[in-house]
Amino acid sequence: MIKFRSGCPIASTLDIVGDKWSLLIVRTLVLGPASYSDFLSKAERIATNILAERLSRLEEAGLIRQTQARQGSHRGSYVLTAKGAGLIPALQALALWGEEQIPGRWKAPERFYAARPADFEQPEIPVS
Amino acid sequence: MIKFRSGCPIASTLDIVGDKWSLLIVRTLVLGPASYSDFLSKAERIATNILAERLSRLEEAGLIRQTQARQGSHRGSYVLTAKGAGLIPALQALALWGEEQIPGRWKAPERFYAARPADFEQPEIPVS
DNA sequence: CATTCTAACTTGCATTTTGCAAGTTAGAAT
DNA sequence: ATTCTAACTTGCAAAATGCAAGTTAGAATG
Repeated sequence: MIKFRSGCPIASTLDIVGDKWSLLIVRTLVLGPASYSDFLSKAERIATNILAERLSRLEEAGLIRQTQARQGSHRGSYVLTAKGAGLIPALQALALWGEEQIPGRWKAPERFYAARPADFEQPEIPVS
Repeated sequence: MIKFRSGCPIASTLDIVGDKWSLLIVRTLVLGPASYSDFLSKAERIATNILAERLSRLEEAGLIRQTQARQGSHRGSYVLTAKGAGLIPALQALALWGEEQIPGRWKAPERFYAARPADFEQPEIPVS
């Protein structure tokens, strides 16, 4: 159970994803599904214990989920839920600030800025 | 000197303001100047040592500055610089997510969503 | 001008979070 | 049946955060 510092929507959002790693996990998933080892191979070098703990917390918070591993591969990949995808505009704003204000940063790929929360909506299951 | 985890603009932005408190300090300043004790009286109850350290780091990073205390009041208030104000869109996106996705949050005041980075540009000093 | 008051910090130490290295497990490949 | 590897878990060290109390410098009071 998350303890909120106040009723402020910003403070509360940060109480969910405001640790050192959660938003970077979400960032990776904006560009598509990723496995445990995909996250480990990112440039920021997250530790394995932290990654495992963050993945389970983000799953519990409903921001990410695991896809069914079809026909026995090791395990499923992680993907964003609609709730997690709701953070895309915030990530895009943070990326823009970093590119503009911090010298020498990479430019985020066009696909990242083109991503929209609506791209991650669950497909409706057609009625009959 | 800040150590960046990677060249990623999001990761790097979080290396500057991604701790537990910095973005809440910036949030407060979006609505206007604030003194040390103004920050202390906010609902989230930041500890005094943390506040002092964050204010000096944010000042050093160029995101906030102290206004000149005219004719001896205790000390000047803190205000956002243009660089700090560049984070306003990210804060607005985080606030919106919190209001939409977390039950029972406060609604941020209209003035908060109306704020624009351009409102915090330094006035030009006219040439002669 | 001496004393009191208070905003703005600083210090010391406890607690929590993060990081590192090594170990474990379960299914896949040989 | 054995080996391999992705996906974790565990134990401990280091860093960040939190708490309570103390300090300081200018402002107000008498």
